[in-house]
Amino acid sequence: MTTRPERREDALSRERIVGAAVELLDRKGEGGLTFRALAAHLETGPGAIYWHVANKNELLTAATDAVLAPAMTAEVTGTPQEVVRAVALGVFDAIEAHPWVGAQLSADPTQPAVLRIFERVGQQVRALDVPPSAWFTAASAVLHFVLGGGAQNAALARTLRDTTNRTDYLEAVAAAWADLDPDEHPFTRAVAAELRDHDDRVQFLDGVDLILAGIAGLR
Amino acid sequence: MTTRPERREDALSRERIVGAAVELLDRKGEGGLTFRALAAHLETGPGAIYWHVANKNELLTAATDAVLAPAMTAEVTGTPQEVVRAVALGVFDAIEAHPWVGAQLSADPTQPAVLRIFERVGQQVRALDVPPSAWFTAASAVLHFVLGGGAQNAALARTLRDTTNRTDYLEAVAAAWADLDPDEHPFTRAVAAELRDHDDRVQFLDGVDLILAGIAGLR
DNA sequence: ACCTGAACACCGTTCAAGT
DNA sequence: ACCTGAACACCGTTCAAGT
Repeated sequence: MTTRPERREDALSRERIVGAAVELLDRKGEGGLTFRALAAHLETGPGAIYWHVANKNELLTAATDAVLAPAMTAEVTGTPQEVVRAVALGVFDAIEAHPWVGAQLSADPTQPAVLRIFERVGQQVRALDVPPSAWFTAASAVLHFVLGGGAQNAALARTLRDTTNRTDYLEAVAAAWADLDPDEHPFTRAVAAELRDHDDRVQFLDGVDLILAGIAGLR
Repeated sequence: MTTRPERREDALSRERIVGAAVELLDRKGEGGLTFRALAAHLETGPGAIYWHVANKNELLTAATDAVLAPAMTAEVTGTPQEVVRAVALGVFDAIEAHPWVGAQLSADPTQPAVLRIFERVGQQVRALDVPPSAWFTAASAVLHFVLGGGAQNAALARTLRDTTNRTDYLEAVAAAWADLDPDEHPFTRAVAAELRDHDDRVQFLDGVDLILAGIAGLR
């Protein structure tokens, strides 16, 4: 029997690198992830990272999956509708906690994190007695809504993080909307007041329900 | 009466800069828009651009609106459902013609191009006899789906542009899906065959119809 | 008022050289 | 096998100086 060499505590590894990347992204935003900053944080040179990770894109993809995987593998029980709501909310919350995930999920439809969401949603679509010919469309519709809504919310969250007062900012946007040309933007004007005190989370879930209602009609 | 100074044909202006930016983005992709490349194209120094445009972000926002505005101001007649479909398709086609628009629309919910889409969709929601309390949710749902689906499609289009053969690439992804672990990804596996010969455009419109069906249920 | 272009403070990525 | 860090080829943005 051979003894394995003692692994240094602080040895570099893909996991440690990805973990540090997530930390950096969370603390400093998308602009904060730099091979130099990452290397400094891990106490190496920038070149060392390239031994474990091909490039920045791969690093971002891995960081996104690391952040999303827990929510997408959690066991949820309930009706298919309830599970879809839970999955959607899991994505929403992950994006709210890590705003950089919002843009990243929209950047590549073939990345593992997107596949996880698609799969979870698709399984529920199948459980809803949707005819097989509509499976793809139904699952894609939910996916697109979740990623689109998540990205919009993340962008807003990023702006809000830089703003001292959240209510003040939403107030300002609502005021701008209310000030729009009635001939050009009648709807947005009419809806401006609702922006002031709307709950993103509730509205997001209402949107999910809307699509679920549409899917129910496919039976 | 004073004579205005003769305006030089090649004088710099916001419009010329934005036009050149669109051209550069279309020809070279998101990475191709550089203040240096833009300046070279306009036969000036990079600093000159900053007299007309605050920064790169503002330039991207303006370029996005320039590309989307025509489709969003076009007159469309028909039922509210038909108009929503036309608007959604207008966004889809704009993104397909200018893939960089996909990511840009998801980057900032307050940008003018997004407001245009929201307004057009909202007006139709109102025409559909949706109760006022659901206006915001219904319009947002369509918006999120359109932006989410558009971004996904743009990302795919970007990958496909770098690939020699479109069918080969989709074939490869479909094969990868079909090879997934049946225990982890049963749905994606089951649906892999459909990816091979699905029509993005048709599927996108089917998704719009799904949401419209959900909205109809709000009455 | 508008343009010029050098300069500043950064980037991602590579690669010879080390251990 | 894995790490180091200097070097390459870039960026966005600023700003004194020009017209």
